[in-house]
Amino acid sequence: MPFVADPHHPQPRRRLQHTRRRRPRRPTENPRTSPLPPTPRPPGPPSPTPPTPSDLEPSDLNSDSAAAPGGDEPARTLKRPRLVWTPQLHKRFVDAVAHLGIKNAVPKTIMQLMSVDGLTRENVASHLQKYRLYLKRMQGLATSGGGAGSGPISAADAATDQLFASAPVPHHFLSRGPVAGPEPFPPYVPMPALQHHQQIAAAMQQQQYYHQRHLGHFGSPTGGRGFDQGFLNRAVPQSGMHQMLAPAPGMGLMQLSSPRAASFVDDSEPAGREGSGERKVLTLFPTGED
DNA sequence: CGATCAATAT
DNA sequence: AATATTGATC
Repeated sequence: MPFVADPHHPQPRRRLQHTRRRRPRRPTENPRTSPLPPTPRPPGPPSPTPPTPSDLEPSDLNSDSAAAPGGDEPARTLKRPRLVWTPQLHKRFVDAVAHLGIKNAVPKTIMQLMSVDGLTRENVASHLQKYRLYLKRMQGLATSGGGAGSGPISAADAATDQLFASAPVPHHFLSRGPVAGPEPFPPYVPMPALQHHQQIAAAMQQQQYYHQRHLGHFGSPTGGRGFDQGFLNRAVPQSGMHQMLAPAPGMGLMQLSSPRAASFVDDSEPAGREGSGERKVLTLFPTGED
């Protein structure tokens, strides 16, 4: 069966070994005092069955997919587009990290809690790395006392700050010392109606991010590395990408109903009202509409 | 062995 | 600049 399933081998990549000198990881330090709980899942029925809601089978063929490499299974071979971290996605990420606690927040766990279809551990790991740098930067600035010249913030940082700013960073994250206890589950209350101000502000920020034009998507991570699926690489209608005030059709995030996944966050979606009923899980699949 | 981390590549 | 990928370690 021509079913190729290799998430890590999208294509033959050549390893360009340059003068790679990796520094030994701090041998004298053992930051990992807590190995990782066996199954740090939140209280809830473990459903190994992935979200696979109803039709998680996009099976969508893009015309350009014909250019698949290798020549075998063009439409299914994995060539996932780069993941674009939208504010929503990032929010879920931050929430997951916050609920797990910095100490237990590792890629695999975060990914599981996020329950975003198509998200891989690698995606999370990469983002986590960057997020940590961001937190570190903030710590540095905060502890510096805010004196002038203590924090050289480059323009580049400003850009990243915006993305990260779209999601509130838990206060304790910035504090040093023993923080982030293994909280079972934060007393989060679903607030249907809160300050609209926040939502509006968030929406505005989002619009900025949607200027990127790629969205995309992948398959189901279930089972560790499953994958399969097709994705749709759709560009946002750029005809006059000036006003794109409408959330619409180009939205790459869709919510689907899932067993339990997002019970901890308020997925306020400022603009993404599909108007379809209940949905709880974020997915990177295309809405299939445009 | 698999997950994680930090460095590196694209 | 933002993600992906790699390589080494835990």
